Amino acid sequence: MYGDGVDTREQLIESARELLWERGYVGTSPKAIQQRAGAGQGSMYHHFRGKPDLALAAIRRSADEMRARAEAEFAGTGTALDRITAYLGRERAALRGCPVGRLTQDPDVMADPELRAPVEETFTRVTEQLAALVAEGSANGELDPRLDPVATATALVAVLQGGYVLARAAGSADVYARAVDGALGLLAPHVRKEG
Amino acid sequence: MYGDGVDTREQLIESARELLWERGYVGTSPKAIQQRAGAGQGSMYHHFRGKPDLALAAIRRSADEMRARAEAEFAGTGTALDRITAYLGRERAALRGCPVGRLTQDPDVMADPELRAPVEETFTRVTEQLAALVAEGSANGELDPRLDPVATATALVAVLQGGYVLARAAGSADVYARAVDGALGLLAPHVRKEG
DNA sequence: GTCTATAGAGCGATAGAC
DNA sequence: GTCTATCGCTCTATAGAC
Repeated sequence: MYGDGVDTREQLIESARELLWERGYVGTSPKAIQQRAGAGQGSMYHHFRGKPDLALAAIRRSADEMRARAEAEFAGTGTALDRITAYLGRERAALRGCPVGRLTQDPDVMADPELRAPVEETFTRVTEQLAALVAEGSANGELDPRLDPVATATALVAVLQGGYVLARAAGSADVYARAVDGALGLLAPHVRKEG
Repeated sequence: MYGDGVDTREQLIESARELLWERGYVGTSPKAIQQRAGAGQGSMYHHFRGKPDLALAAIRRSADEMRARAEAEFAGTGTALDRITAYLGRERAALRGCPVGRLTQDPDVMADPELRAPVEETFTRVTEQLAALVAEGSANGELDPRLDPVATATALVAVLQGGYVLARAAGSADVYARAVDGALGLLAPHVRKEG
């Protein structure tokens, strides 16, 4: 009685997320979202005030998802370095890019404070929490104590975001993996890689 | 006799470069380019076959410019580490993002092999040359010899590209500077920063 | 070489029937 | 809640005068 099983509103948000990821805000039309969702014009404008309103719901969900996943890894088991390594080394769809970082290149998203807020907050928090882990690793002797935790964490998050860029430029996910390897090599040169 | 002083074709390319940088390919219309260039519809379609053709000229120029600048810095004076540091630390318009890396997020650019080629080649060559500098620094004792040159160079280029992303997300160029600082700290922990 | 006029398609949104 | 019809606008491109 609550919802029809397959909720139309839900389908619209998920379709918007996919298209925002693939084509960005400017490249995504309401019509394209409706078609992917299997919904009509009327449905979309019943559930949402317009394109920005639907995009906001989609962006918030993607941002929340990204943050939650990072936080789970940061709070996992193992030493600080273990958890940093797990976060950096997690498998990602390199050629698709980051669904949140991508929005940073969308002029209309950045121009709208409401659309932009989830993006800003996500990266701020992930960086902060990673910095705390770097500080922990420095304190317990796993990492070089001369490292600045915040600057180091910022660089590490940047490697991931830049890794997506380079992978897409090269048309190869290998480049993303190489960037991560390079970052891990810089962070923990004393840890030998297998192979 | 060759050209009218202010060349219309030239104005169109430069206007396209600016708009591609600010709004991307999908977000840039031929009309907008014409208006910024102070040229009419007819002029643009006289000098170029259409939007993709003009974009190709603009993308090639931006890519060449980026490569030339990096190569000049790589070939500069000082030790390998000096030149790496100069390249990483060069002042960049962090909030504007990278005019070449940006194109990586444009589905229509990535889908067209001709438009995409200059982007791919630029990052490939910059990374290769930076890797050679890392190898040189490892060999002469400036850098940890355990570093993998290619992976390290990839990570460093990724820090720059990701730094743009994080700076735009935060709305602050400081974040870009922080990412670069973090990368330099990882690369050369023995070098103390002033401050 | 540049202009204006025009075209067909898609954009984002609204109206009103059901 | 969802549908179809319609709106005014912009998109990218072509035609043809000057």
